[in-house]
Amino acid sequence: MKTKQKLRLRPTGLTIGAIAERTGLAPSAIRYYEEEGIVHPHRTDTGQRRYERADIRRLSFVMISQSLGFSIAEIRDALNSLPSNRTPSKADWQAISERFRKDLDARIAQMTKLRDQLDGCIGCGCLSLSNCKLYNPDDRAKTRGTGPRYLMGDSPSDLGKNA
Amino acid sequence: MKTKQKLRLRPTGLTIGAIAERTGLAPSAIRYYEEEGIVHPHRTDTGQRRYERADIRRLSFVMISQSLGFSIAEIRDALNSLPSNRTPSKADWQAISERFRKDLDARIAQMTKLRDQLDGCIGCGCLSLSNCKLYNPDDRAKTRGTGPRYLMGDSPSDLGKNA
DNA sequence: CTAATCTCTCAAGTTAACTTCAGCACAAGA
DNA sequence: TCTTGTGCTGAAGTTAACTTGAGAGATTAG
Repeated sequence: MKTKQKLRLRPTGLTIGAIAERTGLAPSAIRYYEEEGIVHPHRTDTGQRRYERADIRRLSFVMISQSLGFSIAEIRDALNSLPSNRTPSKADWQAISERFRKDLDARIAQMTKLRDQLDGCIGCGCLSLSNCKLYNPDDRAKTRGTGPRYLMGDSPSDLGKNA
Repeated sequence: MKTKQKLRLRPTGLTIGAIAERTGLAPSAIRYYEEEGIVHPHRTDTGQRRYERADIRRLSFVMISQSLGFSIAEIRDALNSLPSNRTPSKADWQAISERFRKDLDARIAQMTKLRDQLDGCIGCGCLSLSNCKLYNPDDRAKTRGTGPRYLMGDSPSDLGKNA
C-alpha cells in the first residue's frame, strides 16, 4: 500500500510541549506521570511522545485531585477504573468523582472533629494529657504527606500513665 | 586527678528514652526535633540530653499539630511564641490554639468548597475545561505536602483557550 | 566489676513528586 | 541547508520528616 516515499504520517496527536502548555504542567512532570502509569502516550517512529486530546483531561484531573490531597498512587488507581477501550463518558468520570467525594467527606469530617477538640485540649493547657482526646492515636488522622512517619502512633502505649 | 570525689550531680531531668516512652516518639525523632529547634534539652556533664516535664507537652503538641497537617516549620514558629523564661501558662497555649484554629477553619472551608465543585466539574465529564471552576489556580489549594511542586499553578496561562 | 542497656554523633538512606542536567537525536523554519 | 528549537534518556538532586547503621562512650542491673 505504501509506495513508501517519505510517507508523511499526518501529525497524529499532540506533542509533550503542546500538552505542557495546555495543562500548565512541566514536560518533566508529564513524563513522570507516564512512568507512574497515569498517561500512556504512543510514540512516533522516531520515539517522540504523542498525546491525545483526552489526555489533557486526565492530566487536569491529576492536578485537581492533587490539590484535594490525593496521592499519585490513588489518582492512578482511580484513573485505571476508566474504560481503556473507549473514551471515558460523563458517567465514567462521575463514578470517580463519587469515590473521591466520599474520601473528601471523611477527611473533612475528621479535620472538623480534631479542630473542635483543639481548643478543649491544647487550649486548656493540657494539664492532663491522660484523658485528652487528641491523644487518641485512632483519631490522629493519618497525615497525607511524605516520608517515613511509620511509627507515628505505633506505640503510644503508656500514654495513660502520667503526664 | 579530681580532688573532688565522684560528685554525683542529682539526676536532673528525663532521659531521651524516658521522653520517648511517654510520648510514643522514637528517640531519633526527638533528636531531629531538637535540630529543628522544637525542644532544647540541656546536657549532662557527659553529654547526654536531659529533658524537662514541659517538653512532653511540647512534643505532644507537635504530634497533634502534625496530624492536623501543620509542618515542623509552622509548629516551631508557633512554639517560639511561647515564653522562654517561664513555663507556658494555659493562656499561652490558648493563644497558639487560636492561631491554629484559624488556619484549620480556612483549610476546611477550602476543602469543602473544592469538594462541592467536584461533582459539578469532574462529575460532569468536564466537557468545557475553560469555564471549570476547579481549574482556577487561585482556588487550587496549595497542597500541604512535600517536594518540588514549585511550578504548580505557576503558568496555567492559556487555560482559557480551548480543550 | 561486668555484661547488658542506653546514648551520642555523623553520615547516609527512604518516600513522594518532581526538577535539573548532560549528551545526543530529530524537527521546524528562514 | 544551516540553525535553532524540541524531545529523549538516564542519572542525580531536592524537600520534608525521619530512620538506620556504625563506632564509641555512659549508665545500670546483678
